[in-house]
Amino acid sequence: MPIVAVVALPLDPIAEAQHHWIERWGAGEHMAAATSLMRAQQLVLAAVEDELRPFGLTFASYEALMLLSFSRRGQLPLGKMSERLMVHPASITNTVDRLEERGLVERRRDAADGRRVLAAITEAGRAIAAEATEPLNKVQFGLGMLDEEAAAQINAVLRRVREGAGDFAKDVADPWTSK
Amino acid sequence: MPIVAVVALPLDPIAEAQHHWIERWGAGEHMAAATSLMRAQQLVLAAVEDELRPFGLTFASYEALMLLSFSRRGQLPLGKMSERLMVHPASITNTVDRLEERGLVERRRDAADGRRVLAAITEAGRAIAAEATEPLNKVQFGLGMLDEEAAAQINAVLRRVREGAGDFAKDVADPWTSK
DNA sequence: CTTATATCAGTGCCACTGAAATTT
DNA sequence: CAAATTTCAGTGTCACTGATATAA
Repeated sequence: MPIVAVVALPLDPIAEAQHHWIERWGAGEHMAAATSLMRAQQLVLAAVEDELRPFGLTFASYEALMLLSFSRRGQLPLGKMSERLMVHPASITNTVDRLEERGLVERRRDAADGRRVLAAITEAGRAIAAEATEPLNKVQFGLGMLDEEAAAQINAVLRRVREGAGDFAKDVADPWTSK
Repeated sequence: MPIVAVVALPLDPIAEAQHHWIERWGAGEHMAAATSLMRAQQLVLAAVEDELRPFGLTFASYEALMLLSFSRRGQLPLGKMSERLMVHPASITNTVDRLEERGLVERRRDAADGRRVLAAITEAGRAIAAEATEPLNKVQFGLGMLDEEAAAQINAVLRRVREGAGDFAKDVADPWTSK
């Protein structure tokens, strides 16, 4: 049993911070978890956007395209997209602007409610969404270092976080399929 | 046992997306984990920044202050800060600019290596860092819905993610204490 | 001279605020 | 009339690129 192993352990900045926290405030698990979340998100986002860049998509625009492609009619009011993607209404306008310029979605007026504007995915939009998904599945969305069980574990524990922070739909209508 | 419970279950957009994924591509656990990571990070960041706003701090500037306050001499070269916080060198310049304007850090030239600029935390900086940490600990960094065990579980599984993506220090020197 | 470090100027994406326009 | 939906203009933070200045 070589003692070298102890010295050769790679240094974890978050574990270091956690030690300081425990010394000063007696607890550090939640701080470490929050910081880990920030860091891991940054790494995964970078990996995902590396794959999306060749398609001229950001993660935000990719998410918008996938949301539309999964919707029953391939179209949703901008307000619904704003809710589901948890982005500011002004941001959705901007995202749809750029997708529309490239012909990946088109705006339609909602016949049932003239205040609403629908974003509808085009054939070109469906094509690029399908194409871009391939490399993402291949690199497992930047989580290739995890087996299915570990990924499922992340889902389970983060579901509690999202639930506790009100990420779930409050209405009964299916957001992914309703018009 | 009311059957209403089944209908009343709040809808999880990510679980919905996972179903679509499995239908189309046969797997969806990693996609769901990556998406959960994005969403949970967004929620936790918002909760943390709500607490920091009264102090005029963003999470980025708070992290920079804490990094300096934990360092042995209370000062670090900007390049080291850039590495440890995983932010672009130009961004660290910007962050230190704003902290310096408020008198929370000050720039010093490194006597040992004139190319380097040290950011040193001031007494005012230490004071505001300590003050701002109080409400963060109180709301448990936005993770108050989790017990210690769940927080530790997040740390454990996300450590694998960060490790796999190269988040750990490659050198042997202690980043939190070295000058 | 080459390399390393930090800064600066400029671009782009995104979040947000407040106001306006349109429709219900 | 009030409320809902979207858009627009403007601000601020941040990430990145490319160029520059300074020092090792």
